[in-house]
Amino acid sequence: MKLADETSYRERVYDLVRQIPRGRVMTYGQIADILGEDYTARTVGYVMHGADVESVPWQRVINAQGKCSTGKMTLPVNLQQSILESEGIKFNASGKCDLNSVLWHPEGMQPQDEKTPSLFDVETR
DNA sequence: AACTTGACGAGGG
DNA sequence: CCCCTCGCCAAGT
Repeated sequence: MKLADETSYRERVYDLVRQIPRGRVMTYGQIADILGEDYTARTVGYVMHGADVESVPWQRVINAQGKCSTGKMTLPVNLQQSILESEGIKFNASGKCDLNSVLWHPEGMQPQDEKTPSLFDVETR
């Protein structure tokens, strides 16, 4: 007898997403890179659309451009950004957030920017 | 079993 | 900065 594998292809993505703290986000490509092997940004996105909104903080996963990709498909256009803003993340007029400060990395993968180069490219477009 | 779709990403124009 | 093309791979038809 086999119930759903908690370690199925999809579950590995959900499990990682569940670890993202409030006020932080991860990108699809980053998740794919961490899980490695057969994961790509595209498949992670595909898996995410089937996520259980009750148990997975789906809103904390955005695209590499710092914007919310959820638009008019399964969810209201501005819902994701609204939730993230209520968690303390700031978005500029073009709908982008500062990935340099809100992007979260799993333990042991903190990139060290000793120079902290790029600050904002917050151009109000 | 083949073809199409999709919460993406990087590169080029 | 906007638009297009290609690569990527699981799932649905």
